Amino acid sequence: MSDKSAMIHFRLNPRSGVPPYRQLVDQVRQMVSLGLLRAGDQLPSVREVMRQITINPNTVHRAYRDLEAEGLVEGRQGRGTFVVEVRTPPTTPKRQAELHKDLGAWIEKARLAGMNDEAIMALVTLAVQEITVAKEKVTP
Amino acid sequence: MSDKSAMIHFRLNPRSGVPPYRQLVDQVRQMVSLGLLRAGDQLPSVREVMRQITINPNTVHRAYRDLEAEGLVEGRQGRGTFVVEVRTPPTTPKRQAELHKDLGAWIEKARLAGMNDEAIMALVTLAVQEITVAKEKVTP
Amino acid sequence: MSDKSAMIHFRLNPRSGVPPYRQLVDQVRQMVSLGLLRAGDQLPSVREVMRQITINPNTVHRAYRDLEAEGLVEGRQGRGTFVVEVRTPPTTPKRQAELHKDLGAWIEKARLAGMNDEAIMALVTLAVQEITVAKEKVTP
Amino acid sequence: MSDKSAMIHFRLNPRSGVPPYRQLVDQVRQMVSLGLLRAGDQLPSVREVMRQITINPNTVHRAYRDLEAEGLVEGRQGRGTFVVEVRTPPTTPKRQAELHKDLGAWIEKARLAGMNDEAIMALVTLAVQEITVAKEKVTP
DNA sequence: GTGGTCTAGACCACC
DNA sequence: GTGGTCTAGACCACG
Repeated sequence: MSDKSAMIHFRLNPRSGVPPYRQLVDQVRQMVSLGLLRAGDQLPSVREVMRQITINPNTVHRAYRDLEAEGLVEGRQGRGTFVVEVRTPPTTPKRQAELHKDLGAWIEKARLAGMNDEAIMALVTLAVQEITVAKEKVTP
Repeated sequence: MSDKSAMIHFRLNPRSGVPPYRQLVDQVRQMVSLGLLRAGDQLPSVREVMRQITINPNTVHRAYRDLEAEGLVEGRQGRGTFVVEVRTPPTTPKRQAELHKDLGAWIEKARLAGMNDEAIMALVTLAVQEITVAKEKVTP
Repeated sequence: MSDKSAMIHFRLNPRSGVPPYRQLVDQVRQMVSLGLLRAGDQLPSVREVMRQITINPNTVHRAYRDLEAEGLVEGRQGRGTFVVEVRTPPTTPKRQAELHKDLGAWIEKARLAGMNDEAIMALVTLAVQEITVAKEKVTP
Repeated sequence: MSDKSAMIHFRLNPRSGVPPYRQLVDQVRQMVSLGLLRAGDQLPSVREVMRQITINPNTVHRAYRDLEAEGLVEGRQGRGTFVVEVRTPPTTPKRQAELHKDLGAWIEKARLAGMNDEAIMALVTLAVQEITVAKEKVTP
């Protein structure tokens, strides 16, 4: 494993309707949330992201600035952008890996049942919304 | 159960970064995809949507126009907007309900493992991305 | 008094070394801090600021976005940018006016003593730094 | 009192938005303007500044270079950087000390009136701006 | 009309 | 090399 292998690699979905800068922000938040990015880890430089995906440097910068305002990362002049915050890991890596595997199995089952990706996404979204709504009722 | 009970109820998430008109479009697409909206079903009128959520009528119109251009719904002058297309149902309602239930159980398990909603969403997104990426490799 | 008379008018000092977007942010913060801008008050539109001072719309927008991230203002699509937060007024307007007047008198005295504006600013900065430093010792 | 006691001690405010090199320049200018640095006085060496604050030597060099270009200081090879110019002292040290004291009293009064540091700074900035604006009208 | 996003490209500050 | 700021101008979303 080289250093590079641990570095986040961004993906853009141009048809999602989500603005690119927001997709970058969301991806970093998710990685941190899952413990895949930890305090001290470096984000790829703006220029590196430009090489990975076709995107304007300002857009990347905008995303990094938003993350900084949020307190999740810190830009260090001339050195790079680094993860700052370490939220309490939501669960152990092992437990999380199991859950990940279980979810993969569920998805596989859904596909065998004839659901296409769009429908799977819709069902997932529905189920997740239900937990969000339930939560809103508890913590309005 | 009256007809109204089946009528789609829109929700807007102002913090998602997704433009409101797009959120409406996505929600209709998901409902159709899951068979929760079927050919002939009526979408709520613009005024009804305005009662449900704080939104400008033009924005609702825009969403319905996009759905019509997509061929998913059809505006009938003076009567309303109706679902046209019924894409092949991805699976039987019964099978789908089982999958829905299984997914709910998985989410419950994740929460018991100490994952918060944000982390659950991240894990789900990760898993779904994996199937999408896998699909891209098969059907480039 | 017309509506316009109450609207904030920005000034840029190109020789201060402070980036323009930051000068705008600071000016809004000061106005709010002094109670000259209150909850619900509207900031001039980006295009209006462009007319007031020679500045790029993106720069103004950047300033407004920063203020929004800070929770001080709120941008409402298609309507404008409005002050949100009402911090507890630091003192009564009357008391504040007196203090303002006293400070004006002090400045006048300093000028009569032969101090130029640069030196006055330096002395003020020194005195203010002293309170800031004192505060840091109390709340490190 | 040794020579060292009079030596300028730099401070950096990373949240001011002013670039570090500019903060150093401004601080030297202020000290000279107030007569706290006089012709022949030595500025701290680059290494000394690095001990005082976390800063890159290039940044200190840059600041000293700017001050030299301005004619305010002079770099003497192998010996250090020294203040050159003595602008006409704006007032007598005694008078200045009185004004400093008066200003300190004013600040104390403002704090007792319930103004926090932010609001005090805002009021000071406002008052100083007023004299600057007035001056511009006189000397355009 | 309003705010919001993106691209393109220049220039600066810092390490 | 890094991040940070600014200008210029297009285009979108919303009211």
